[in-house]
Amino acid sequence: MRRTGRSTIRHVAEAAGVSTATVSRVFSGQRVRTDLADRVRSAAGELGYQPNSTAQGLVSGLTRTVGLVVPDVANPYFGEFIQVIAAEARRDDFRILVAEAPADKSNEFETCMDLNRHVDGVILIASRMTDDELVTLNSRVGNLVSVNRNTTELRVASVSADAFRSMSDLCAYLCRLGHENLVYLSGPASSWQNGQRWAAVQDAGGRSGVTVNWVPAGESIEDGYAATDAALSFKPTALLAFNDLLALGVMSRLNEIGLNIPVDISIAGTDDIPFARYVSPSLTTTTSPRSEVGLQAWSQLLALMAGTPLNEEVEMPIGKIIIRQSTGPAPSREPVDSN
Amino acid sequence: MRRTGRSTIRHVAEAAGVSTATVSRVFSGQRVRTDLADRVRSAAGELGYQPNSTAQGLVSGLTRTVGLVVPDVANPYFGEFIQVIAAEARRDDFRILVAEAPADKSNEFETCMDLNRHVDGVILIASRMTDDELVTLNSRVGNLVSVNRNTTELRVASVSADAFRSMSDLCAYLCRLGHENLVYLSGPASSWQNGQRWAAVQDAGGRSGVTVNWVPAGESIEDGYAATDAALSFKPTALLAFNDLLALGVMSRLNEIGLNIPVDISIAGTDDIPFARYVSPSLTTTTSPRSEVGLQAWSQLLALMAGTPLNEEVEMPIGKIIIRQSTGPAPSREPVDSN
DNA sequence: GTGAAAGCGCTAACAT
DNA sequence: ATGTTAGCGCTTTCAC
Repeated sequence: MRRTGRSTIRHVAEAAGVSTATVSRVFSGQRVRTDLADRVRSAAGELGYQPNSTAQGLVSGLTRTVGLVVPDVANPYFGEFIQVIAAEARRDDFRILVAEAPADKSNEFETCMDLNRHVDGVILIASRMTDDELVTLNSRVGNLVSVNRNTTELRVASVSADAFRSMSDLCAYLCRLGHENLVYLSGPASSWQNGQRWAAVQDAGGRSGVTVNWVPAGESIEDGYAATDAALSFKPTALLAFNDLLALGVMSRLNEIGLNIPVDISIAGTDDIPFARYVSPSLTTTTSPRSEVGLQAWSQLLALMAGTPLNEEVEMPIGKIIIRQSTGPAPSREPVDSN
Repeated sequence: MRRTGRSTIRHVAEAAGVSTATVSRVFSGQRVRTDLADRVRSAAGELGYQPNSTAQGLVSGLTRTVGLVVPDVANPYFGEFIQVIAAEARRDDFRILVAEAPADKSNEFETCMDLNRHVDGVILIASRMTDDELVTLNSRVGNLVSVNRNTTELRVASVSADAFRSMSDLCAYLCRLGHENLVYLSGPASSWQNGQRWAAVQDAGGRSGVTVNWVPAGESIEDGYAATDAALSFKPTALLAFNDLLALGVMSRLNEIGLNIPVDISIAGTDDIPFARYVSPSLTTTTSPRSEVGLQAWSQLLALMAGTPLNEEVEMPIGKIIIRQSTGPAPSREPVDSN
């Protein structure tokens, strides 16, 4: 299993009657007498020569590739993250090695260690690793940045959207609508954002006297669908979901039961995936500033790779709440009953 | 910008008092005296040594990385493809370089050529390249397999779901429900599957005397939403979409207009993305046998990389139609009017 | 401006 | 079973 016999720099050098150094210089844009350069280029063209990036990598000590680790490739939310970062990377002539680390189903730490042998840096999106693992990983992986998991106190470079703030805004909005009994459908316990969001819900409860509860759900549509009945057992007037996927699953179940959204019950998600706007009723949610976060993550990684010491002060980009049709005033009398 | 001074095989060899060859043997699982092996392993452990994959790649002529080119990372349909192939690749100790080639917005050919310098093979998903480009690419890229675009007549390895067959089944089903005026919302003209699907619709029309028309749409939810009104101008009783995303966008618009699905009009998609089951009404669609196609694609690529000549006879995996609530009997009298 | 030669970290003959 | 050594394809001093 060897790569098929491509032509090497030596073939080009011989064909052009120059040294390999000259060929190398032509391809890296250094000054070379024009007639020589032309001969090199035409020889390279005929031979279909392309520099072997592995050899280049060996001497430069760089792969010009970074690893991207996400919990779920099929979640459009992460898909858009990949888009943003890959586009940015590409303009800097980097490529993206994508690896999936589904919660619990895989060893995220090992995945990263393996990836690390092949890349110049890694970006961890919404990592579910333990703090210890993350610290260890950071000491092994030269250039690591953690996205949507605040790890500054672990001295690991990171940039995250302000998940607490968005959820607080959402809660405040629901309170203004008269909701007094909220249930939060929780994401994975190991998710930092989940912690932030639930904290925000609790904070809103304490601040306003609103009853708040939570039920474990997960992060997929199926999970939302499955957790709905448990959530309803608290007789809430509004449901808050860890992410939009969950919320969509909840809406499906609510429809099935015959509950009218938002008349009987309100529901809101988080992330603003493209579907959110197009379901019926359209889903109230909060934007997650993917581009802003993605760009910051990339420039942090670039800085790390350039050897710049980690910048301690990073602003948390904040998402806006997007009010659509799935939320409305709390039902006037009794909390909803799913009989 | 150089990788930070990792320890090399030589450091380990010196620390363990053996030759570099022995260290190499220990790591590749060859027979080595146990006491030596132990010394090597502990030295490696202390030094945090990990073999440099670039150097390994240079000597083996392999990167153990393959490129995956998809039209849209944020489309869950492609996300699931990535999952299937990445999982398969991983068990064979390969990693996946993901690149996006959005229709028209990028030069897919150049993307592939660039990718090719870094990988041992590439899998092209739903490629929108021209035939010429594809043939050229195939001659440059050692190991290429094209997924969901049948290219056997171009002598390019490929595996595709039987898009014609699924769409035919869907049409037959709608005809049985009494539909006599169908509109197909078209995907990108450069998509092979789009051609197959539209051909199937036309075929069904010719076979049964049903009126069929098409409108250009695209491949995103937004595209479906935007194309709905044009589709309705044909007064169809049922709508067929290039993919589920489009169908979801259509449903959104239909709801907005106040049309009752499936009483006033039926709508079906293709791909069976997870959302399809959970929208209201749930979406009739056809499965796309991602796992089957993905697995076949991987094993074809593996065969190519091993130098096995390309197998001409490949079965097209076929998807099943999934009947849900978005389709029903044709309205008894007049075709729908969106007044 | 150009070439000769060393060497990036590793593996695979080839000796022993 | 282990060590020595010659490269893999490229870039980069260092002479010229």
